[in-house]
Amino acid sequence: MTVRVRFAPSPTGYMHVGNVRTALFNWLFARGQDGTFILRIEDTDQQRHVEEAVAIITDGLRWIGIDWDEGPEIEGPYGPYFQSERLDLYHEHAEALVASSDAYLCYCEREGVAADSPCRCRNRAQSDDRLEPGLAVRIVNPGGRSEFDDIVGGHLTFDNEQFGDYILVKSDGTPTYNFANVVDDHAMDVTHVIRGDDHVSNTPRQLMLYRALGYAPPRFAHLPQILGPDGARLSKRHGAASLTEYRDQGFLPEALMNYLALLGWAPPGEQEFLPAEELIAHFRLEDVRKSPAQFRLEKLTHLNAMHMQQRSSAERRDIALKCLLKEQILTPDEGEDPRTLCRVEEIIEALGNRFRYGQQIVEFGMHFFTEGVDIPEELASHFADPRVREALKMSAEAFRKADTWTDETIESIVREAAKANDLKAAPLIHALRVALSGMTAGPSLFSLVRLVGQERAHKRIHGALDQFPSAG
RNA sequence: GGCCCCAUGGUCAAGUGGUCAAGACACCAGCCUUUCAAGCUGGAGACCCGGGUUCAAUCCCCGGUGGGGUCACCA
Repeated sequence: MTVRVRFAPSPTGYMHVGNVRTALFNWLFARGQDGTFILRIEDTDQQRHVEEAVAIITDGLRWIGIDWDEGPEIEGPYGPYFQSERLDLYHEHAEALVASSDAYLCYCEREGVAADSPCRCRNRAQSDDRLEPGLAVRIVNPGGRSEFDDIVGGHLTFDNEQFGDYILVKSDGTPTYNFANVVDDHAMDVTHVIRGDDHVSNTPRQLMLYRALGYAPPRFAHLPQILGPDGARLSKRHGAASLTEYRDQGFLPEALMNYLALLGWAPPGEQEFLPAEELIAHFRLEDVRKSPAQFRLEKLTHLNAMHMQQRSSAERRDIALKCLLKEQILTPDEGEDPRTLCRVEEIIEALGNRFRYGQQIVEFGMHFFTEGVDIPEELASHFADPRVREALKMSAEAFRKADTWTDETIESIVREAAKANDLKAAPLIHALRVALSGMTAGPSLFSLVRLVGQERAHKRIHGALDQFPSAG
């Protein structure tokens, strides 16, 4: 039997990275087994069909590089892939269950069931095999125990009693998660249910249903949770729990995929930098850890930097460009201008491996796009030495008059200016860096000068000299 | 609280009834360099606690503690 797995998100309007990780593990498993990866939208509770919320899911998956074999947009032999379009199926199953006395209509007050005493109103049930609008349908809890072998969690057993006669169909006629899930997973021939471990206690409930329906249950694999840096379950509260935020910050999809794969799973060997193909080749569900893992931005950033170096300079330029446009540092028109593209590419090149993710073009390169530059007061000491000041002035003039403008000519100008003032190159270089960029760290000084440009370099040097008049 | 699960450095994470208990990120130091990164070299840092089983437990068993999940007509 060929492997069929599904990722079944509900369209909430955003993609939590924990869900992305779940999708990823499903996908890695399916691809590694030559199986089928299904995308199914669980929108039974949705008042309206939220087109946009579905797009957030499909766009997100596509962006990170997860493709689906069946589901929205491409459809497939087991459709439709929206639960809201499968209501008849659930209705049929509910009727069959009622007819076979495995479920019954509930006449209780809607909120009348205390949490600590599972509802048992079946004595009031009627042996009616028709569903009635306005009445919920409950399962007849068979009691006993449910047990199963979870691929990651091992052998698990539960006392069924604790789940009561839980609801299968709400009084508005829509199915609950546990019901729709079982019906669909069976109808879609799903062989492995891989989901977050917040679903473990739903599994025994679903097992009762499989039994009542006479269906063979799939294998289950419950993935451990992803925690935030503070050890609590990753949530919006942690700032960046949404896929879109990473994309907007200029992180690379392959890096995020790589990192997410490392949360709860480790490849054999010592290499952690892995492209999708490698991930697929090595991934095994039985190697997934049971304990939750903390999401750490530093490691994602590190992996991102490594993946970034695999990208061409044009690609890196485009990533930077996107952030510059988003921050409105460049106008859309400028973003189209070939000269701008060329310039951004040069800046990225000068930044080298300092450019670890998109947004860093703003952190490190903002000043390349402004006329002037702000220099923090605490950097005044760089301009205290009169010899440095003199060398700065000489450099400024030479920069303005230079006939050729390359790193080499700039370097010789700087070194000569230092020498002429009986200085080592270092203090002049530091002062120049501060004067031109307002920062003490950055790319090669000579590239920095080149990219700032002849006129602007001259102007900024004098600006700095004016801002920090000699002490006397 | 009931039920379920988890527990190796700060974090991710290998691993074994007998090993100096891998590796990665982060951290510290040195080298390199015009700075910061990167790179190279070196360093610090861990088997939650208590009982058992055993010649021997990080590893097996029990208990405790701590953490997480779940107890809906949400998914």
